[in-house]
Amino acid sequence: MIERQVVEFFIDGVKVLGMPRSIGEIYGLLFVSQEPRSLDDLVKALGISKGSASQGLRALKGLGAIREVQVGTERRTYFVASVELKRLVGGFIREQIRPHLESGRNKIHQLEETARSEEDPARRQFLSDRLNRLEHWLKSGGRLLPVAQKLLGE
Amino acid sequence: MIERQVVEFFIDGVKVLGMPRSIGEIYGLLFVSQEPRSLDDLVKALGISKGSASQGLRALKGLGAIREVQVGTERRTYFVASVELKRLVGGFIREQIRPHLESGRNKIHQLEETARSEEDPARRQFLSDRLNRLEHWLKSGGRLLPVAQKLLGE
DNA sequence: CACTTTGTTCAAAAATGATTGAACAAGCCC
DNA sequence: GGGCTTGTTCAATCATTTTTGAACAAAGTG
Repeated sequence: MIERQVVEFFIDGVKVLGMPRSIGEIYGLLFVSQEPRSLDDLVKALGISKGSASQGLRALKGLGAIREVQVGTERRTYFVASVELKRLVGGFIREQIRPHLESGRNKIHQLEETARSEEDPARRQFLSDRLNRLEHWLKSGGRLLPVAQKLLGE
Repeated sequence: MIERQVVEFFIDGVKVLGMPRSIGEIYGLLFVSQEPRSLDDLVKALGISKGSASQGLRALKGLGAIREVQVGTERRTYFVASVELKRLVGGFIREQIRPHLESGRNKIHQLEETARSEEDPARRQFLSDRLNRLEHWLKSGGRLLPVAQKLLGE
C-alpha cells in the first residue's frame, strides 16, 4: 500500500530533523491524502492514540505544516498537508532554529563574562579567541537562514 | 569553572544536531583546552566511561571535528579540536546529511514504482504530483549544501 | 438539562537511544 | 615470553523521550 510506504518515508524524514515518529506518520498520511482527514481518521488509519494525534497535530500546526479546513457542515475539524517547501522551511527555521541561535548567543555572553575573570592573561586571551570564534559561528549560521529560505522558496 | 560552562554549551549544541551528549562533552572540553588531551584525560575530566570516550572520539574524528596529535614521545594519542567552521560543516554535511539525501532519493524511486501500479487514474495523477514535489524538495536541499558550505567558509 | 461528540491534558508505561564496564585485542618494553 | 599500557567492542543497564489512555473540558444537540 502506497500510504504506508509514504508514511514510512516521512517517519524517517522527521527523525532526521529530530522530531518524533508520530509527527512523521501524521504528516505523511496527510501528504498522500487527497481528502482532508480528521483527528479521528488519523487515529484509525495509523493506529496511534488520540493523545499522540492531538499533540502531533498541534506541533504540525505550529510549524505551519498542516492547515485546518472546514468540511461541509461538520463540527469536527479536518486537516490537509501544506506542501510548499517554502512554508515548511520557514516554519522549521522559526520554531526549531531561531530559538536555539538566540539562546546560544545569550549563553556565549555569559561565557564571556566568566572568561573575563580568568587570572592568567594567556589563558584569558585564548578563551577570548575561542569565544569570539563561537560568536562568529552563530553569526554565520544566522546569515545562512535567509539564504536557505530564498533558495528553498521553490 | 569555565570548562564546565563551555561543555554544557556544547552538550546543548550537539543535541540540537541530534547527537549524543557525550560527543558534546568531549568536543566542548577539547574546544576550551589549550593543550591536547588523551582519551584518559577526557575520562577523568568529564567523568565518562572509557567506552563513551572511545566511541565519541571515533565519531568526532569521522566528522573531522578533532585531530590527533603526537605529544612528545608518548605512545598514547592526544586530541585537539578542529575549530574551523568550514571543516565542521563539511564533515557534518558529508556524514549526516548527504547519506540521508541519498537514501531519500532511493526511497522516492521505490514510491514512484509503487504509484505506477495504482488503478484509478486520478489517484495516480495525484500521487505522481506529490512524488514529483518530494523529489523537488530533495533537489532543492541538495542545491543548498554547497551554498551553505561556501557561506560558512569563514 | 442530560447526553453525545470532539478534542486536550498529563501521569504512567513503553520504546528508544546512550552509557557503562568487563572482556578482549594489539602493541610496547624489559 | 610475560607483564604493562592503550584503546575497542558490545551486551546489559540506565536515562530520556515518546506514546498511551483514562479523566476531563468544552461545546453542540435534542
